[in-house]
Amino acid sequence: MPELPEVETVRAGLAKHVIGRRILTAQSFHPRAIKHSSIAPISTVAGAKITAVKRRGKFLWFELDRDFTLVAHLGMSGQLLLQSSNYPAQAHLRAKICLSGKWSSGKRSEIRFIDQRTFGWLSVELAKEKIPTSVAHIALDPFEAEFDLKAVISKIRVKKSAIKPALLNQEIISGIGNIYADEALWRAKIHPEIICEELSDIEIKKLISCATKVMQSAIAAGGTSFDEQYKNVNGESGYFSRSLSVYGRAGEPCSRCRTGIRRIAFANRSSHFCPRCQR
DNA sequence: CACGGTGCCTGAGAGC
DNA sequence: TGCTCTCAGGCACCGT
Repeated sequence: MPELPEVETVRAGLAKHVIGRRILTAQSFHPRAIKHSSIAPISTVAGAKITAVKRRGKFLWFELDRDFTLVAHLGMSGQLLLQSSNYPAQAHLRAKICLSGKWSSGKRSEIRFIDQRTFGWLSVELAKEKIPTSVAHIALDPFEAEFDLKAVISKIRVKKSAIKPALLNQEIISGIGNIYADEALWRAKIHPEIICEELSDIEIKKLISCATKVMQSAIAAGGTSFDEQYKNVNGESGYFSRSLSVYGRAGEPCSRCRTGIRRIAFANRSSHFCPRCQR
């Protein structure tokens, strides 16, 4: 499930290969692959040169030598693979973008958007101050230079909701999904259902610091993958899942206190936590 | 306004 | 064996 570290791994992999290349053709194969709010069909990007690959939270976009950008969101199961144009089409191939230049094999390369559950999308968008329309309402992620820790703390501390939904709220801090939320809460020793208002500034600061660190480690490991649902641009899985402390470990002993990890369902999600460490 | 709940979607795996 | 059911969770949207 792509969260910030997985999207960053994909972004970095793409950047290495596609910057400076021109898009020859672009086409979609599924009605949901292109977002409804896209200002133009995907084929519009043909002819544009890719000048940068950017990311904020879980949103990724290609800056082009045009007045529009190409935005991508991987949703639950989206993948962006860099492949040779003669490689057979895989199941769930939703769109492809053929690039200029050739590989050493003499074949063209293309970016393939593959998405089993079709919650991901591509979109052609205008950008205001370099931020695409669909990303405008998304908060900065903790890896951005302008990330304002104090502002995030003051937003969270007045909320009347549980802390976990606040951590998942992409308009407060972006990039954190269910896996890294559970991991950050465990590291900070905070119960997922505690109300934001009841936390001190110090505790919230600690929590954000833990979230940042766990995502930093996951980026270094190439992301988390449990199954076929997350791959980097070369089709490889990350290996951070073995470093997870609570997510997917219900019943296993907490690595700090040996108490069994509990799994509860709330806010339409599963939460994993240590009932002893996280009061 | 803030928040909680629901819909979208597919395939793996469980249970019968 | 093969059917049906549940679960996974990204974001947008709706109702309270």
